[in-house]
Amino acid sequence: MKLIDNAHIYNTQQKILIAVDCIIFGFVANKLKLLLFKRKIEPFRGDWSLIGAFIKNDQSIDDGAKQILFETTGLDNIYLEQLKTYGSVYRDPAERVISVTYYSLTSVTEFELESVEKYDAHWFDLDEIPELIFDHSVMVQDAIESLRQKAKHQPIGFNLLPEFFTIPELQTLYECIYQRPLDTRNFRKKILSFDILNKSDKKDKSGSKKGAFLYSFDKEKFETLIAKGVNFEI
Amino acid sequence: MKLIDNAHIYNTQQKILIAVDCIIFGFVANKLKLLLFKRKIEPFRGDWSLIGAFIKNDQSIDDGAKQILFETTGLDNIYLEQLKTYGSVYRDPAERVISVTYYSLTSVTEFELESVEKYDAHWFDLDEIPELIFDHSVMVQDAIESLRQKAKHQPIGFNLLPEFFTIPELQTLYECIYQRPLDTRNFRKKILSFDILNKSDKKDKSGSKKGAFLYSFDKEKFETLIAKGVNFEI
DNA sequence: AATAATAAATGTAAATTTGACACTTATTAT
DNA sequence: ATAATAAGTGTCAAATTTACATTTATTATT
Repeated sequence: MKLIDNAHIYNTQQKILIAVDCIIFGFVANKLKLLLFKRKIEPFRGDWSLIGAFIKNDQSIDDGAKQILFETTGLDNIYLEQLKTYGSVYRDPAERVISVTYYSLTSVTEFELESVEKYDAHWFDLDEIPELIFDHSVMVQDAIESLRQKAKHQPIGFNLLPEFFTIPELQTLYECIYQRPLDTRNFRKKILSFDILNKSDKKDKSGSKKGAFLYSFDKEKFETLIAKGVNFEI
Repeated sequence: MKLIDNAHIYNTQQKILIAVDCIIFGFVANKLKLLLFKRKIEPFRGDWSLIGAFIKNDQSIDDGAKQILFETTGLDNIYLEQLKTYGSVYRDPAERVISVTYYSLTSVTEFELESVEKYDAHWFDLDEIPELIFDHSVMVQDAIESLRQKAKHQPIGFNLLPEFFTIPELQTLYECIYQRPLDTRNFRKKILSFDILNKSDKKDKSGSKKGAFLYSFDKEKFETLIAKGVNFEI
């Protein structure tokens, strides 16, 4: 057993660039989608990639992720969580770049679905993701896997829906995430049994003549539930 | 919505150092422990800290973590997993350092428990962790939380035990991780129901006169179980 | 050789949760 | 008035989880 002495390294390390890359999931037209961009700089200008940027000198990596997300989507106060850091030596052939990925979950309106096209961005279905630059395809696959795992035990799904949503919408979202159909009665029974949703007296009639009641997620109720030690699992 | 142009940043970023820090968990004398080191370099020489190092120019961060772990514990082929990256601007007051944490799980023999002392290292009980440098205390708390979460659904616990272990040992480990007692009969029933352990014909008689049969974890059986879609949860 | 001591190993029944399954209801358009 | 549409609802069987106490194998002691 030998303890290395860091001192000689402290001042001899090469310049390494730190980037953040955001994996932006959205739920549009009852489908899970991923937002990708046409790269604007060399190398690989014009290829599809995640949106990312180098972090600034006076900026934490969390803040860097927030900023790039705000600048590309206009969205503030969005769900954002660090995922994993990628640090192979030659992942960017030009320079040594270490990339910290974040994923963000957002609800997307039809308007936003179209407006991104003007900025060389596009929402892709999860099963139609094109080839991406560098190791971005790996990042995306890791993120999808992580989303599927987390959705089971954390209430992250609600970030993909607007403030008010219907139970059938919520069910469709979980069916997209898990890629399997769920029973209507059992799903409704389970989600309502947690008592973490507030039912409004309004209905969304876009999907049927009868209309479905709108609900909202109650974060405080959720947190007291967790504090009680209840195992949240959908 | 505005897309930033990275080009001007590509060559103006300051020098940022990349470190890896390892959160080393061990299971000794039926207790969960954490391995900490007396820091050998300024700033904060002599204070307790995680073991870490800057990564080298030609080394991936994964390899950097492996190397520092090997050099400090002599252990190769040890369970190591990336946890989270810490990137506040002033987390190291001396320079801008971004740290990628890894946690490693290892089984510790009594011999190793004592021998580390010679190297200014010490195994601490999880509830007796001293104040640590920089943001290492936060890292440790995050790692403990992560360990508790992962243990529920991934077979990481076996990394904290030697190749052959008894069911009572395994139960004690899970009791340490979850910090609550488990029922002997139910625990045994559940763990054996997965059929991922191989029973040997040897007994460990150190804990009782009767002796407890030794088992080993069968990774292949575990993987076929997961492939079948079974929900592994302890 | 019998006995005491110790922790390992085992089974069952009640309670809870999950999973499968089909009809009624509210509303709009014809 | 009727047809059409998706929302909303209940029950029963099966599986899982939980709570709980005794027997067993072995060693040390007398």
